[in-house]
Amino acid sequence: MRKTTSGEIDLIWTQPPPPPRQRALGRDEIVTAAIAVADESGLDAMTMKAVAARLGDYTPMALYRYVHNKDGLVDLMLDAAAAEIPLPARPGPDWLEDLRTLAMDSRRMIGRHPWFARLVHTRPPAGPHMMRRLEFMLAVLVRQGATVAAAMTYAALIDRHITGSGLQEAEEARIERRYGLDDHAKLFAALATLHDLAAADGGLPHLTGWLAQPFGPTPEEQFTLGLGFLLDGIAGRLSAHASDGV
Amino acid sequence: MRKTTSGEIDLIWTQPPPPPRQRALGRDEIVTAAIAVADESGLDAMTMKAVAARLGDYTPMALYRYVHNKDGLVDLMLDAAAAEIPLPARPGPDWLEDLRTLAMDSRRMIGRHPWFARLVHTRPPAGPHMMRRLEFMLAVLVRQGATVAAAMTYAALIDRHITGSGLQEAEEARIERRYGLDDHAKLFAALATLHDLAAADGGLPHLTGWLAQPFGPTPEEQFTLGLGFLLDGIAGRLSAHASDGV
DNA sequence: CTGCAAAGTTTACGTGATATACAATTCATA
DNA sequence: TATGAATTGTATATCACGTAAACTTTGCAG
Repeated sequence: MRKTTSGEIDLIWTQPPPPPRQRALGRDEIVTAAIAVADESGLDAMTMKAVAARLGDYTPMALYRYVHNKDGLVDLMLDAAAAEIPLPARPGPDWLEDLRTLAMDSRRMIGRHPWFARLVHTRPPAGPHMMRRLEFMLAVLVRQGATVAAAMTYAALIDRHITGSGLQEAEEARIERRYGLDDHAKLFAALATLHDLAAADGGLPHLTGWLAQPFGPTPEEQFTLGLGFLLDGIAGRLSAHASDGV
Repeated sequence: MRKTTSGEIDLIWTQPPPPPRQRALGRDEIVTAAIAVADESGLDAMTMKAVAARLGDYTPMALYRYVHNKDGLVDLMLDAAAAEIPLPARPGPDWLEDLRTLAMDSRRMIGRHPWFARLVHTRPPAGPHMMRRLEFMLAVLVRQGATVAAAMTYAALIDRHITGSGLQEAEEARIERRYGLDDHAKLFAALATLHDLAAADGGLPHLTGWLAQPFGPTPEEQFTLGLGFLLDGIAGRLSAHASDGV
């Protein structure tokens, strides 16, 4: 950055020799840094300044030569995240297993990058890795007899479930973080507040009861359950059509 | 507002008598105005300034006496929107119909207030109307034999589907708006760009094919389909448990 | 009337994105 | 190896937001 805070005296001797900035910045480095910042500190902390700082001694403006604007950077982040989802080269023998595995892997990626779920709905899925992933789902479904249009619908349903889960879990994590990650006590207090609110209403017996003992299936179990419902439904449709054709 | 742009001379005579601001602002008026702004111009346009302006001749700071801060205003907006969803006093005879109707009504509300889906995941559902709506779903499900914990899970699955649909449709609408709402030509061009991108990859036959003829079920049909899958799955679970008990 | 509480406004500050102009560095080439 | 052009990064400035603090205006109660 080497910015001289106006007013300070900046003798050469007070500064160690600047590290020889050998090969320049690049898109990949910037995207990686942005992802790291967003992972660690949340989307709101991912400012151009924070990303630049993470890359070393840079000003925010240094990034603009490589990424047009922040929106472009976000596009790149999304596709980089999508690239982390392992993708078989071709559909395997068990199509349900293909879809289930893809869904679980996608979910894991979102677990690593919670911001993904919040950003993916703000732009078309035009990145190459996003497209390849969608193509895989389409291929799997079409091979089972779905039209491409139907396959798009089914894929959208599954993805909706994945990102919806991600959003919800990210929210819970953020709330936990905000009310003090140090201690379960704070979190408990927040739940108690909700409980009292519900109890005060008087007409919310079930909700109040649950808030008093807020336990149930783990998020992963909930996810798997919902995924199963959707896959069952899709399978039903496909077999119905298949027998139609016979 | 009556702000004097610094430098201008502001003789009383140059200004018409200010409209006699009789009964003050209030939370409800502010929330209504905020919702109107967000509905018409999108979430990003919903700034404190825009809301104040919509209410008449006010400065942004005028709102702060009533809503603490913008986040509080958002909380109020969410619950006001939730209040628009009609809610039967008690579960009816057909529990599936109850859930389906609630889901469709919720979906319609989100259609009117697309920002809802984007905001609802950023905070706990602590508003009274949100809570009452959730309580209704729980009541319906518990009455069918679900535990409260299971009912929470099922309700979350349904809501995820509702807001997920809302997000996706809002995105499509926003894209259409951004690339010129005037004309189908612009939208078509955007799709053509996507199509070319996909075609350029070479390995995306299904996606490319669909982009060449991007038709399929309407969003509403997609929604109903997915909702059906989920309700079928839930019904299956409930009846399985019921027969367990026998 | 008078004086105080409530309602609104002014001003100011911090942060963020980003346009524009500039400086420094690197590299190719003569 | 010298030199000028291209590349890379910085400085500076602007604009929009949210919001704190202090101030002014308004309207009603005594």
